[in-house]
Amino acid sequence: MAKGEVDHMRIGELSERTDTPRRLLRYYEEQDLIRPRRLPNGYRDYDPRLVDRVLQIRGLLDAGLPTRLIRQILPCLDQPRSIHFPDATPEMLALLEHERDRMTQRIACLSRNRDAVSEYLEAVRDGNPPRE
Amino acid sequence: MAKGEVDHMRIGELSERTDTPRRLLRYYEEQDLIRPRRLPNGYRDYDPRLVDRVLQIRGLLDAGLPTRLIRQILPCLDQPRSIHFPDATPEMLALLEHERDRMTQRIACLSRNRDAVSEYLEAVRDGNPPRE
DNA sequence: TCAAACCCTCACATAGATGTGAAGGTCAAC
DNA sequence: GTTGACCTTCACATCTATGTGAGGGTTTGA
Repeated sequence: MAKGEVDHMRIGELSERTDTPRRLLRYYEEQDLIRPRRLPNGYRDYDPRLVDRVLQIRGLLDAGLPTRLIRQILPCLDQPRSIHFPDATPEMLALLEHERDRMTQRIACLSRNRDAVSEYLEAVRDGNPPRE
Repeated sequence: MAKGEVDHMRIGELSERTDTPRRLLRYYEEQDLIRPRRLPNGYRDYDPRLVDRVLQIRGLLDAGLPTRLIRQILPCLDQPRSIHFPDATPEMLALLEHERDRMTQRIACLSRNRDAVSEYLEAVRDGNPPRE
């Protein structure tokens, strides 16, 4: 515990903290979703902020977004947003708008279906009371 | 055009109406998501209500649900809901509740990220006005 | 009767996310 | 110094949703 660069972690700890197999952490790196540093011995060295980032990646993957798109939208999520738009080409912006709209569609579809499931469950609870 | 069973369609028409490859319509049948009748010559014969069903299936697949789960929740979506809960075992209900919760999580995750993308786009629009 | 446009089944291929394990280097503790 | 728990890369396997096409039957209309 010195003053400067404390608090980093290796792959095992990140894996535990995010409940994500090491294999996938390496895969996300290969897909350019995260860019860990390397220690002098070659071990990956993760900034603790990557915990949230990995959870976000997993959530998006779970929601059906492919890594290619996640790669595009991740820069939108960086904390000091003002710093990070170096080269926002019109094509990139159009792509982001399109993806935002598709996300809205997914949300609508999921909401509709989730509500239908909820209604179904309520109907069963009401019209089909447990026999105990 | 007789009196009784009009309005059915073969795979080509359903494919066009739902913008879904024939291959996938057969796949959804194989996965037991839809059950078309068969004409005497062996051709599949689809009820027009399957148009909506197929669109729903595609939406859910696109939202990251595997066919196995879609198969579970589809019965919840049938129109005369009161008719269709023949054997709602407690295990099935628990599974449905669990999946409903996971859908809620997905919705939350997607919403968060979509909002972040929106904010990013607005920030770019404001702080980075187009040079024309 | 022939062609075009449908339909069928079967089967192999692909792409993306993930599982699994081999072969081997590093490091801390005993 | 040896062991055990880490880490590395590489590579092959798996599962799911898809693409693609071969080989062949049916229906309709010229």
